Amino acid sequence: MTFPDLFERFSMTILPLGTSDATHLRFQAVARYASARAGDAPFTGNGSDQIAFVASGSTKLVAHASGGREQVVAFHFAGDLVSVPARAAHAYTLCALEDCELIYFPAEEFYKLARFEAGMVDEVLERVMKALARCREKTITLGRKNAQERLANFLLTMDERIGADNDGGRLLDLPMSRRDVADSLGLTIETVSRQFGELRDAGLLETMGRSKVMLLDLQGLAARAGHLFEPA
Amino acid sequence: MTFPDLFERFSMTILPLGTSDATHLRFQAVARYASARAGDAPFTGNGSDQIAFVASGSTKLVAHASGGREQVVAFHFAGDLVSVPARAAHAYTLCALEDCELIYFPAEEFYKLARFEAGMVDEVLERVMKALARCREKTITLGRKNAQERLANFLLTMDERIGADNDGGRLLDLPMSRRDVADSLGLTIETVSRQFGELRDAGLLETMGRSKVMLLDLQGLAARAGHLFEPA
DNA sequence: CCTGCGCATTGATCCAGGTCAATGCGCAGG
DNA sequence: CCTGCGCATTGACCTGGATCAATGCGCAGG
Repeated sequence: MTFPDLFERFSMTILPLGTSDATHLRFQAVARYASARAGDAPFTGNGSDQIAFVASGSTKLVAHASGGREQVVAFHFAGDLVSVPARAAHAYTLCALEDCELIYFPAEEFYKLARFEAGMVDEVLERVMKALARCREKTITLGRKNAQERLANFLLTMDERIGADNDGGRLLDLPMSRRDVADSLGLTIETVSRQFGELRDAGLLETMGRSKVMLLDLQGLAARAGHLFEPA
Repeated sequence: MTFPDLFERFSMTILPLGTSDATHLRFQAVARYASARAGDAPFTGNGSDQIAFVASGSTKLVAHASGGREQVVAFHFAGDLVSVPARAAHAYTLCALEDCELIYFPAEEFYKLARFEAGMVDEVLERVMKALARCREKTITLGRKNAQERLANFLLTMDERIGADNDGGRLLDLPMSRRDVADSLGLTIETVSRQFGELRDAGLLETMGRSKVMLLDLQGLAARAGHLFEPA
């Protein structure tokens, strides 16, 4: 897709209705474009924070710790806005899961422009609050849940974001590998695989090929997700 | 302290300079006040999201999972603004570590009023971004670090927030119990205690009484925190 | 200053999940 | 349709931290 098309998609999604042409142009002037093949890191934000808009495809935000350990902090899909921190105690990399196209900005410039337009900061605030809520939920998962609860939780969250109805169940087409899932849940690929096995044996899901998962029993999964107020 | 005093502290800290009297009054009209003894949950946000300002003392935001498991999502000190989510998949409780006083608002009302005043949403956005950054760092800690790295990390973060210089070291007076630390780091009190022991034996810190910790070697602690680019 | 309650420490054992090691199999490229 | 590479699965074993169990000790209340 061309830059104007992608920028159009950004402004439709993020800029409030009725945003002035002048503001549009100001954003367009500082916007950068990147397309990335699956597995690539489309840009480096080493020096300073960046704000990225996922125009198409999907990405993961990975944090790097010592010893080559990686933690997936979040996954993103088309239409999501991601704040990518500059290198600090841990380095963060935004990485493409599938081929994808991004519009991105130096965070400082982005916020400066956002202040111009009433409603724009609100939109951003709402999205950041959503990201915070997701991150808190992840904190609970990583701090206090066992492997099966983590996977059940993960599948339910993914269902909310990319699930589709499909005769009697919910179909997920996961763009991330088992390794990504493991790095997101603080587990190993082997443990993730074994838990998929257990949930399959329990009749809660079916796996079809590497990326497709059919959730057969959302209630059953919720019951195994360790939420409050679910049947033990 | 009286409500006007506390509200004054809120407006000094959160409302931008030059905020109109009218806005002050609008905030004051919807503000609620709570004081809590150590261990108490000062208010319930069961029905809807709440925004709390910690006027004095310190708090923890606790998430409850099934089986009585608790995860401390964040700690807060005087001057902090906390968003307390309504009951959902997990219930959240704001809980006083020391005696403390709070000003709080229903989140919806708070945001509605915030939009009135230029600069106010910016202030809130900045604080939410900071909270998100902290939560992401916690995600790395919980997902990919061992017990010792978690504790070293915790102590360094606390030092940034409440550390004080003290002949040749940094002195922490931790308002939270070992249980709180454990519930924050996804460990048990026993493991936290053992790791305090190891760091003490390594000459990196001294403990004095139950709450005081003297950090003797920040570099050494950072080296054991599992950060990127630290001496292995 | 004493005293006892409750948090913290220390020790012994267990086990969920990590690690190491094959083997299976989906899928892109021919 | 075939084929081989690389992800996924499965199995055997090991270990860091949980669990269970005393014991120590800081600190509030007398």
